[in-house]
Amino acid sequence: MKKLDESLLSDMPPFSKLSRPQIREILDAATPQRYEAGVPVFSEGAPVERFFLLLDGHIRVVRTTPGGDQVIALHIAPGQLFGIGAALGRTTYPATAMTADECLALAWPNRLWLSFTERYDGFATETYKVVGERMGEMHNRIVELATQQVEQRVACAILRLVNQTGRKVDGGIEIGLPITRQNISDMTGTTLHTVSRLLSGWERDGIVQSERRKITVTAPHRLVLLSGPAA
Amino acid sequence: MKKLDESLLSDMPPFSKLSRPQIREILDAATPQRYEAGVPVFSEGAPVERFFLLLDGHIRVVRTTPGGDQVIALHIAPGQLFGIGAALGRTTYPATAMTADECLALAWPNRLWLSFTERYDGFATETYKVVGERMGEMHNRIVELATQQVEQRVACAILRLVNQTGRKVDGGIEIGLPITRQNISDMTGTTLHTVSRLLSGWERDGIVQSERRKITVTAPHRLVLLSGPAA
DNA sequence: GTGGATCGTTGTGCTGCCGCAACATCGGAG
DNA sequence: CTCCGATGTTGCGGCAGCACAACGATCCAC
Repeated sequence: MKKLDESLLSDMPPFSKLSRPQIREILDAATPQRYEAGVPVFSEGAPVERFFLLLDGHIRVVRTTPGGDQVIALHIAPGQLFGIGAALGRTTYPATAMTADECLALAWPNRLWLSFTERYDGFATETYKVVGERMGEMHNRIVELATQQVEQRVACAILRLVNQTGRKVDGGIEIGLPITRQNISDMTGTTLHTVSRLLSGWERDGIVQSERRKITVTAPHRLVLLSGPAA
Repeated sequence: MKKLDESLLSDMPPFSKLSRPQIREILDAATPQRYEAGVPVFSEGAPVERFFLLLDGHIRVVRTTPGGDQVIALHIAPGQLFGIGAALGRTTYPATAMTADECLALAWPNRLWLSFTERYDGFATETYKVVGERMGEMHNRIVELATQQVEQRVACAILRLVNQTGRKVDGGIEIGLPITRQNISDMTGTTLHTVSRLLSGWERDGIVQSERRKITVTAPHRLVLLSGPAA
């Protein structure tokens, strides 16, 4: 296995305050993992044994209801820790982490969590900051689901994806991971039919441009308008 | 000001592993506060300056949308820490904390957070556990809002209140804080009209019994049935 | 007691969104 | 090349729940 380079981690928030030798130690303790698209990294209810850092690719955090409905709680972008149930005293994962595309991640056994937080100053603070941000994001989703119409929710979801994974291409900004209408409906609590209709409409209006499993936003500002109150 | 007794804290999770002298120190650093019903303890967007422990009463964590809609994210019961933005690296409160009834709380300035976590073993772990639980609860709410019908959501909300604040009285279990139809609609993302209709129906069916600002569940098992899938 | 604010109930009409259904298109496996 | 599963589109009917509206009940301040 080829050695991982320290520069991999030095730009990432949880590690940015650490010295090179410290990063070296952390890297040496990690197990690199490759996952193909559409496979679970860990599953809801499974015992929490490891925590992860996503190096490349995108992860969907998914929950499945007894009734079989799927809800996508959030997306993980490269550079973020995930599966950090250990930090919150959990013994089982609260949700399933599914790869959206091909992913590369580092994994550490849970027992290292404690020593990381003790040994590396700033590590705990930085990761709890991430937890705080994710909580804020979930909070936003709740407000969104509780108060907004479907059209606004879908617009919000797409804007969020654009912000998190957007790539500038000519003619607009493209969402950086493969995404289906079904996926979007799972994010917004609606049906793929309604999403399809909305996107068709927006495409007619020149706001988005979409192909199979790909969406490009051509007029972000107009999408922002749609995401707000109907007024 | 009369001295607070150590037994106040000794049963509460974040402090349960501490010795009496340690609890004494913590208590001596605290400012006790009394709030009447319906007032904000802190407001969304305000700078995070203190964190709190609720001794008595109930707190609603509320978010208000630009459009004026209110959403109640969660309730805080006695014995729980709240306003712990400091632990998550936040500089402003993400939501407003509103008293639901008369409340008694202890407050500490933010700068003590760090020394608490350093000095008192188990304090950080226990509080992050609470964070984890709250996150799980929010996650549940998202799934609920995204997949369930209004009737099921309202049933869920009431069951949650019963679990968190329920008091056994003859004829059923009473929700331990004053609550209006409007409050429930703010928790479930619906209108007070719909909640009123549902409760009227349930009262006819003998599932609940309600007065002004008070709800008593007389047949919890039937409510559980309603909260599940329509099947 | 009186007035006003808060809280609750109930009826009516409308509509946004879902459920169902049928079909088009794409891409990979063999 | 063919078949099949995954994905996307579109039409249509129905209904859950919202908006609007009007009224009743309860509590508090003065």
